[in-house]
Amino acid sequence: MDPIGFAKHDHDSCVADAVSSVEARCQSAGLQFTPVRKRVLEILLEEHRALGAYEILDRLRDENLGSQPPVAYRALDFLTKHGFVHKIERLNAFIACAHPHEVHTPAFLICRECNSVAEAETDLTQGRLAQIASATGFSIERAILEAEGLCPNCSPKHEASNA
Amino acid sequence: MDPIGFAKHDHDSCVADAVSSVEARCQSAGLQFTPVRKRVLEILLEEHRALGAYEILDRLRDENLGSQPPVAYRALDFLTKHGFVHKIERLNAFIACAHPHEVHTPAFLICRECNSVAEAETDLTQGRLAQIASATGFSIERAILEAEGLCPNCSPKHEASNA
DNA sequence: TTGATATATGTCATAGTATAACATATCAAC
DNA sequence: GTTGATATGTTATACTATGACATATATCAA
Repeated sequence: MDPIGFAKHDHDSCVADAVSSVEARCQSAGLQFTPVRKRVLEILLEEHRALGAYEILDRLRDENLGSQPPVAYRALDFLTKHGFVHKIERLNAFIACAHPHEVHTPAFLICRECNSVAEAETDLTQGRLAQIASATGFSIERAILEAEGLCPNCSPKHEASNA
Repeated sequence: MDPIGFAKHDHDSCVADAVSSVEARCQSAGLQFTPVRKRVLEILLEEHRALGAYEILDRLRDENLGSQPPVAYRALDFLTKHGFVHKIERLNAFIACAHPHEVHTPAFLICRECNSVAEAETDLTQGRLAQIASATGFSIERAILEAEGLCPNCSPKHEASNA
């Protein structure tokens, strides 16, 4: 339940594990995990940060996997629809899900300095918002929670060592 | 502390009150509440829903208050910067603040059927996200909380009466 | 009142994000 | 192998947002 994103980790295996996991879930759900979709997921996992659709498209173009915007957007639609990738609305960008094994409502910590993004878990059914929603008769289906600030690496303590 | 937005209320006075309140706050803070800025706020208050920048620009154009995108965006920048208006990232749209008297972190309930938006209050310092942030050394400065679902008026109970 | 500075507006141009529409290809089931 | 559903290729366009620079207005000091 750590908010993956600011700490070091074994990145190669993290990418491989995530791809395998998604592959398996597509298999069992009867979803087509096509080359473009797989490659887009890999790109996002390798970067481990939020990428714009056109950045992703540039990569696909270099690899002859597509050159027009719909190619990237369709793959991203598929991946986000099934929860393998999340969209960061604040940045108009996309990031691979850091917790692909569980259904969840993600929350993001976005560093305004280095643009790194950490994903944490939340529980919609708790908290003030849920109380207010149920009190007014609003039924929440999805939620976006994005916090902006300074990550540990960009906080003043670290800045001092650069000055 | 009710989530204004789905309930009936005295709309004329709500608009007038909000404009007066913003006017007073600009006065005391030495901010220029210019005609375009005031009109944009009024438009948002009158509609009482989220409007896109270009919808607002259309209104301004009709009233000869400006015809180019920067006119609308500058007014919206001013209003959002000072908390008189909020941006709904999910919709790329803007809505007048429903609680202009207090500094706050807004949370929004967005109806996917009728696009109405209700604003509620949250407290960033409580909850899971704050715990995770402090545990990882991330300092939250701002946050976006947008929930999507069905408002009371669009929930199945009401739909039945239309069928 | 004038001049200096900061702030706001008018306008043109362009950048960045996203989707509609339709033809073609591939997959999955019968 | 035909059929129907799903996915891709491609063109065009819509929607969202900002850079840049000239002009105007406000604020404040002398």
